[in-house]
Amino acid sequence: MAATTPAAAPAPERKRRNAYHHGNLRQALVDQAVRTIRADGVEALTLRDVGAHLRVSRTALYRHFADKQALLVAVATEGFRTFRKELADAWDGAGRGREGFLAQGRAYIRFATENPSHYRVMFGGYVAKGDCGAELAAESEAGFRVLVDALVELQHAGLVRRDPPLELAVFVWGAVHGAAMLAIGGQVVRPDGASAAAAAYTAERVWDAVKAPAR
Amino acid sequence: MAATTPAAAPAPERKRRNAYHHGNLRQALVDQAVRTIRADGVEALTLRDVGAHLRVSRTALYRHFADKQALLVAVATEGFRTFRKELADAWDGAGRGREGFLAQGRAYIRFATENPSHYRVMFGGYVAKGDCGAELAAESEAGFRVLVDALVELQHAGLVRRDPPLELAVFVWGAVHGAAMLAIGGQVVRPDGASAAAAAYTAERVWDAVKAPAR
DNA sequence: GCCTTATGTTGACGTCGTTAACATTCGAGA
DNA sequence: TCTCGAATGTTAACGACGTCAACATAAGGC
Repeated sequence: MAATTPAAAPAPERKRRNAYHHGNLRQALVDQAVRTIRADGVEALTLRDVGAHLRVSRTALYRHFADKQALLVAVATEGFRTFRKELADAWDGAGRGREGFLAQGRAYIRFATENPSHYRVMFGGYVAKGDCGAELAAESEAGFRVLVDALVELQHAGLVRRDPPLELAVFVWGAVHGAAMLAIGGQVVRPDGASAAAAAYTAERVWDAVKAPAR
Repeated sequence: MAATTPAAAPAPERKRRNAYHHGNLRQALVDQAVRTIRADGVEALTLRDVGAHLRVSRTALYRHFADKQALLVAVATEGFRTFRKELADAWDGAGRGREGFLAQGRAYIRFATENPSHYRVMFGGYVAKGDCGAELAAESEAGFRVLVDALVELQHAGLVRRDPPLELAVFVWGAVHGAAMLAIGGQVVRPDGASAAAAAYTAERVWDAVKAPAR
């Protein structure tokens, strides 16, 4: 199942209290934005369209978000939440060793290929650096920390070279991030179903890059 | 010197034949677009603004480009041209061995950090996959080929593992691409001047990932 | 029950990319 | 050299977009 699918697409106004007040418009706006982004990409996201799908005026959004940018930040934040969960699950579920590391890498690329537009909102520079808000920064940071912690643990087990963990983590992140971007960017054409194998290959190469050198 | 700086920014209408016809508007449009993108980013690029800077009406552009997208494609194509040249120079200039490979990796990341907005136009998904036109596809392909050829040569020298070169090249490209994106995306904060060292570190890790395993 | 506040709507503005209709200049062929 | 089609540039306008100001309606504590 795709990672960031909002819960109830077909019946978004279930909890509407009456014809005027919506009840939980903020979350509904984020969900609808995610839906549109999934279907047609970020550049197709329109505040007017979001409003129309929710049977709400085009400016109702401004009671919950400062501007369009803020809506995108919320989308990215939600993406980072499920993203981090999938990484942590892969790491824990595969034994927190070499296999866990490989599983985490595959999970990363799988998330990106299954949620390409969403991934692009998170990493494509649509949300500016500085003004992104504390919540997104925290959530993004937490995802990165999953990787750093895993590397430190692998270092302690003697499996990964003893470079500064942050430097190591930035490299690993960059490597899978780049593979993910290429995979979803159309830059690399791949037969259907081959993306999982490519992800596995990437993870193995990254492992070779960071594993402790033979003594 | 920055890679993609157009030649004559201060005197763009040198060759203007008269007040009406410009003479070489197409190239001037691309140059001005590059200038704006460098200064303020892609999202700040406006056809009206491009025209104004060139003392030309806002729709003159449509005699040379189908739409804004086509202008961006031209920008990306020009970027790919100098990009490939820098990669090839680095590879040739450093001995076409392990050192050449590392130099190529550093040159890649240097190009991105020195031309961040331009790099984003090339790889950030602003130019769609299918409709990009044959010229951009060829230029992008040529850049990739520099890397593939280098890897094949290194394989023949016994320095790089004998995996399928394309698979290998996609991994390498993705790894440096990801490092470049993180470096220019503000996702990773770095003290000034540390980016060169980080690029060198990335290149070394990638080398460890692809070098021939010890027998 | 009233009144403050939160929430949603309507109307409007300025900017954007794009198109259509028109103007000017270039250059090849007589 | 003159002419006329083709290339190139301009003006006016349109619809879509994000956003703001003014107004309408509902919710909930006193």
